[in-house]
Amino acid sequence: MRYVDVILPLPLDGTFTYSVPEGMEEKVVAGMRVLVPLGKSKKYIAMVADVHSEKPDFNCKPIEGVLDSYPSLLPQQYRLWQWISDYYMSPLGDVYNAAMPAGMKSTEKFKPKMELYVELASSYRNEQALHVALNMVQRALKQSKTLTTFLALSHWDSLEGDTPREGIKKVTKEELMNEARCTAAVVKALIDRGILFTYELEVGRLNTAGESHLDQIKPLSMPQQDAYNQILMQMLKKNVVLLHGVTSSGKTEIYIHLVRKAIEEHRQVLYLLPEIALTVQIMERLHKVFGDRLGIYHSKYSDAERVEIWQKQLSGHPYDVILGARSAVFLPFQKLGLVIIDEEHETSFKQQDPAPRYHARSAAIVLANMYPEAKVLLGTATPSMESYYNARQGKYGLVELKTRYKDIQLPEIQVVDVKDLRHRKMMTGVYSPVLLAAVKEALKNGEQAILFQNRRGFAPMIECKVCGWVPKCKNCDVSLTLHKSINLLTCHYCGYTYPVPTECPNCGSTELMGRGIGTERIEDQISEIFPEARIARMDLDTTRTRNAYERLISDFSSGKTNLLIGTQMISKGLDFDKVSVVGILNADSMLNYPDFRAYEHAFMMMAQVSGRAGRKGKRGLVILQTKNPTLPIISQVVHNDYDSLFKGILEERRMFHYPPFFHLINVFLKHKHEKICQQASLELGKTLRGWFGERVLGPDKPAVARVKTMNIRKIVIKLENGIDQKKVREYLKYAQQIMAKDPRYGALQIYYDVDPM
DNA sequence: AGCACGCCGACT
DNA sequence: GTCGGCGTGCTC
Repeated sequence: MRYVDVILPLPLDGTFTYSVPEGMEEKVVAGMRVLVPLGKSKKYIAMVADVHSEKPDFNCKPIEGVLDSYPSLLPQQYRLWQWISDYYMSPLGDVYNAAMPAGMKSTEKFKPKMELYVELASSYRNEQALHVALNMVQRALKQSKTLTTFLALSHWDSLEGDTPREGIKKVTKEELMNEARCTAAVVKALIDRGILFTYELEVGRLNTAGESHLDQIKPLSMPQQDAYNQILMQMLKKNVVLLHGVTSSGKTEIYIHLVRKAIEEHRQVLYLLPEIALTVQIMERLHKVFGDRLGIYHSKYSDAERVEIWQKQLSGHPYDVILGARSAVFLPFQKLGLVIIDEEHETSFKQQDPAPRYHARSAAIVLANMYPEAKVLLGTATPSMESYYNARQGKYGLVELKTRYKDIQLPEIQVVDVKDLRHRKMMTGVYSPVLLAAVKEALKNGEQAILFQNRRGFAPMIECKVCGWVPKCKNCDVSLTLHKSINLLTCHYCGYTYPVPTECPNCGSTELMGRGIGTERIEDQISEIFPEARIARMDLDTTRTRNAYERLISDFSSGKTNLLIGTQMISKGLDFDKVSVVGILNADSMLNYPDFRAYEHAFMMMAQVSGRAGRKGKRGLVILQTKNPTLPIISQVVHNDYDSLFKGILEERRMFHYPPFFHLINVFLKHKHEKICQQASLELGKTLRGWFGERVLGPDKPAVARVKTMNIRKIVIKLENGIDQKKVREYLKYAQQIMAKDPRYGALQIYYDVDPM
């Protein structure tokens, strides 16, 4: 008897064993999907991890079917799943769920996309009959025109006599209606007369319209060529190379040359970008060069499209290049040769909430190691502390590119002391005179301006002016955010919405005021100050859909709008060439975080945003508003002095036991009742401290200690480099088992965030 | 995750 | 007396 160990798409660790009925034994191998029953009535599509003959000591059910004729999961992909599950302490079932498009795991059969075609009825497929048909519709003008259009489109009109179907082009109903400028009713009339009929054909969802004319790859400038050569040299010795290139140094062009080289060597490329930087701009640029060898894979693509890309990667004609967001690391690659991780410092490469909480950069490096000679290139203007440290230590290769492309100068950064100006009563709201003057000047000259406001810490709330009451979510421990456009209060954690109260439930006062400055409010104020400006706002609320996001960018690119107000998402990978002024409204909001990465993030954010300013022939201007102009970080931003920032932060990190000298693991405990949660966390903390001593911090209440009516506690573990992390994870799992057995802690959830951001 | 099983409050 | 609330535990 044969058995299969399978992974279920459920948050369960480990595998389940099923027997393989006779007749199916030959058909099933590891990596295939099988249909299995679970419990009384459910069925799941499970992934076969192993096939063997060991009879388990429990009654196992038989599998009900094999869904693949060849594996959907290659051995390298499965090894990546195992690594992620192990390193990030996430159930394998969660990894399966995150990795595969839903369409490959759902019992409803994947529905192929169909298209409706029209065709000439067989009885009219000769010259004489056609004349009869044309006579029939002679007096119906639209039908007559539609029929002749059809004959032209399908090339029936150029054929003589009773011809076979060769040379006939398939025509879709839509195509015909467009071409003949007629409605569906006209086509239907022709069908009803028996002249035409329709049929359905399956079509791919992928954009297969191969570019007929591909753009030539631009030659590299001298500094770019130099960096390119250095990267190749470094890759002879190191598997991972960090490219540290200032903003607008033309890193993308270097990537394109590296991709071309990999393709010439018949190897595939995975090109990862943070979700937010995956704009039409970059997609079009790569598409122009690589045409239909390029596949795009990210969350705004429909699931059906993702299924098709997955299957294409398994086929005999896979894409050579995949451009995608973090989940693209899970795609099957048959012969991966190069991984490019652009904007490698971006923390969004780390998946935050549902498990698996994996970092795509680490996962991609692990993945590359599974293919012979595959290399990884990390690119950024502001390296993460971890990567820069690894490069300095010699673990990664390091290539620096300090010249901006085509001599575009780095912008001039002017620091404005908001505190002083406020004392002298010279501020208009949150805007300094310098900023307003610079924006005015830019608009007057037909140039563009960007105003940047970090959203975090500045959520617009409502507050009672009399008693200070602030509306809070009933499920979560957070104050509610005001969304003026829909006039609702919403909770950013559970999504629950509330009507905006007209009076304070605490004291009855009707003086409820908005507090804090969000982008929405800035938009209001700025449109009053500059009524002539064409303002666009870009933040989470205005970019819900792929189209909205793309429209905002293309409108600003084309000059349809000229003043862009936005959160951090405006800082990512967008190249606008008419922006002469960038205003950073409040640098301090980024620095006042109880987070060890606050300074690093603030620097990166400001450096990236500043990089949007300036264009060929004119130096850009950045107005940086802060209450603390003397802080070292401000001068580091002004001088783009990454090295001194790095040194300063590194010293702190070493002293306070943070990455890159220490690895962090956050342990979270969740329970409905606060008391139980508290008690359990104290006990787990005590157990862990007994093993790991001073490496254990907490438990503490996290910043948001209650989410969706569940109470949360957090324990932080700091592990010095060189410690046996595998052992540590085993101990953690053991402690979790002990807690799970304790009857006092029923329904207690424990989960982890390894290398948290 | 879902779903069955099971043990306590307000109802025909 | 029962219907149904959700808390607990299992699924090969």
